Amino acid sequence: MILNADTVCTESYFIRKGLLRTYFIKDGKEISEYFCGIDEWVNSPRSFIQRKKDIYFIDAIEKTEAYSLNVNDLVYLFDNFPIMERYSRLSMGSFFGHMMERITSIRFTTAKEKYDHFCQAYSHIYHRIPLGMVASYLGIAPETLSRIRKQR
Amino acid sequence: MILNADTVCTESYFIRKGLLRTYFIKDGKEISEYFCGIDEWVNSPRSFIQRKKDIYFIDAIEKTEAYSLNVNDLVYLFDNFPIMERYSRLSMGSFFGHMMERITSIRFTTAKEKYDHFCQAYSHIYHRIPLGMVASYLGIAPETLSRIRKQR
DNA sequence: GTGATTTTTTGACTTAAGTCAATTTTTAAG
DNA sequence: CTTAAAAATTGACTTAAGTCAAAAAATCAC
Repeated sequence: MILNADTVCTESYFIRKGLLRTYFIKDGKEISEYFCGIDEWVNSPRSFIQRKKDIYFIDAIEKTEAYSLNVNDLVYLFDNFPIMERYSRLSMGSFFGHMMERITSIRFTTAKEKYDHFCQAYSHIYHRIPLGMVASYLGIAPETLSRIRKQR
Repeated sequence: MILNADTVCTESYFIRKGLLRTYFIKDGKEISEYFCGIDEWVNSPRSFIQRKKDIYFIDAIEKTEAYSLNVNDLVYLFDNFPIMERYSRLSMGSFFGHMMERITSIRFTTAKEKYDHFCQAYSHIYHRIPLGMVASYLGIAPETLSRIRKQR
């Protein structure tokens, strides 16, 4: 486990190797929020940015190696290199776009379309993620996902 | 119409009075993305931040008055007052949280729960929005929403 | 105000996906 | 390797919500 939800997220990780998952607990079940593979950043966004607890856990699904950037060091960069703050702001703009697309993808699609969309969005790693975790990510029952996979 | 999707969003509006809706077109139908009332900011986030076209339209649902902030003027503020860039970055952090919650709310709830959640989140304006627009916002059929409203 | 158009409501029917339970397969532990 | 535990699959059944069509209500244009 990389991050427990009862802790403030003070590190942002850049994955060198392996696979991580962010999730939270709802009605006693783990609900996947997103997955991260090689060359991607992972943290608990609201916790990291606002330095307060949030509901998200981060776990390694595979043996993983990652660089770690402490929030204080990042703030140092922001303080001393204004371009960093601008870069961060622009990156968030594109991240918004992805989230808005995800919202759309969730709202108006069948379970099969959700899974297809997932396989595209996570084309490099989707086959390494256990079925149950994918199902909770998509908000569908694991049985349903199993049936979708069967018919292809 | 405040913003057409074939145009880059160069203004961010702060609503003085009235009601606006952001939406996009999918399969020939208007799908509501969000609603904004008094004392709220509205723009097309990715378009505004990255100065490129996006899919969102913005319309007034009621006769509306709003202040307008041009993106160039905002950049002037960013350039001359570093605190502004930081403020913007932190605000986005909290906005992320709201979007993540909305994703959760969409993934694991019945149509009725979605509507209840909507009425809470938009408690100040929900009663002024036509049924069809609410239905497309929630990703449910207008007939379903009509039936949900009936049984309360 | 009157007629036309759009929106909402209602009913009947269909379907996608959930639930529950049992079985099989996979993974982990000793 | 063997056993135990967890995860995935399969089948039978249920249900929430979608679709289609028609009627009623609300809105708009003249």
